[in-house]
Amino acid sequence: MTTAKSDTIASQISKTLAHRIIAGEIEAGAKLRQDHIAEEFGASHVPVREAFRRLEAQGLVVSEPRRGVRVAGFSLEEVREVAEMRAALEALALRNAVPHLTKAILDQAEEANRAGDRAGDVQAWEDANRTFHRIILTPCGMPRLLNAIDDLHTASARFLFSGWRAEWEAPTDRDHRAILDALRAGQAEMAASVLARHVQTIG
Amino acid sequence: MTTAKSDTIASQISKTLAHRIIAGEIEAGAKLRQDHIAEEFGASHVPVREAFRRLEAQGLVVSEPRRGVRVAGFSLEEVREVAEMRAALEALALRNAVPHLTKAILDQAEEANRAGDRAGDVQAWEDANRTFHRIILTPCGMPRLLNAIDDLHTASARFLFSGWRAEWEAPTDRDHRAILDALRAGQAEMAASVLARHVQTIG
DNA sequence: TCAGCAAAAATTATAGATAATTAAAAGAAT
DNA sequence: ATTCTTTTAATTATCTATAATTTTTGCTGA
Repeated sequence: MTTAKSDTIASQISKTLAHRIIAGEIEAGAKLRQDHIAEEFGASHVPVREAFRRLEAQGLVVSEPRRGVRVAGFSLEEVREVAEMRAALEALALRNAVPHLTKAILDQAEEANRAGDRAGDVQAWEDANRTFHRIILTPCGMPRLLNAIDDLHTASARFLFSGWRAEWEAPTDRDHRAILDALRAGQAEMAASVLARHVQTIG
Repeated sequence: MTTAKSDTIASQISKTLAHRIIAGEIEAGAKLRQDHIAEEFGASHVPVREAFRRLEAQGLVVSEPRRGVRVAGFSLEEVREVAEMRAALEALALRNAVPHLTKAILDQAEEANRAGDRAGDVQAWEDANRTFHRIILTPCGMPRLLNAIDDLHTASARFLFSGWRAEWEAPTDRDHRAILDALRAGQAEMAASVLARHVQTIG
């Protein structure tokens, strides 16, 4: 994963930290010290602070005014909250995407779905899963909504990785198939409600 | 409006700028120069940059890597998008709040509603309006959801102020009343769907 | 032994200075 | 005149240094 070198340092740092938090490399509640991180990245702490603000916006860390930043916790409560938000917003996005869905797009989605079935580890499965959702939702053309969904998806992923790590095997995803079938049949509402339920079952 | 002096400078700046953007004092698309703003606040540009990151998260400005920050535009499209997101999320919040709603809370909400009817200008009405929504939604106990709603509400307010400024008079808010009635009658779903429709009619 | 206070260390937040990038302006060539 | 280049100015992003705050440590006294 080569980080685009045109990015600012702040953005590189925020991406790397986000990845670590999602992957569970830094445990929930752990303090993040700006100087230590700055040193690790060979940077000063100014871009680190900016990275913190972004992570805060994504809900991956919480920041208290002069007391530093720590990795956001995720209790069952919080995971459920994220799942419910995702369900509501993804259903909304899908309803708005439906008029713009073409056969080509649905075929792409199906391919992503197959990639998920073939996946050998959690990471690969999650990538395929996210791709699937993105493909069918992006055509809604609502950037703010898509951003919000993306952040929620990230939070979900965190949970996903924490849970199974070791004993994992690819679950053939019936829900995805059902959503595709409904979309192909032009049953938008059906697709949206399956999607909503599907997202919630994660929590 | 005395800004709490315990806040960091960055947070004070972000609040002030947010207020200006919402009030329409800075027009959509206008560039925000960090040095100029820093000078105005008698601060260095470091906290200004952090403020920018927060405003970015709220969707009030958009930032391009080395090309600065500008006030986010809000076309009809974008306003509609915000309205739909609010509808989805506020309905969700209300459904989760219902089990925790007490008569005392509903009375508070009614009072906020009356304050809105009495309001003499847009600002006062908007304050009351926001209070009303907050009172009935906060009991859901989902902090992330409430944050997201708050940001969306802010974006809506921006639209509100831009539109009417001059010719404005307090609309007695039937929807709010209908929501309260439904809640008092224990009809949660009814309340949620009225709320959703209510929020969307803004767009 | 433990609570409470004082000093020291660590950490956050901000300032001031520098490097790197982009936007603007001026001039040259068609 | 208009487009393209070159130079200049403005602006963003970063670094180093300093001030302010919080946390930790170590001591004192009950």
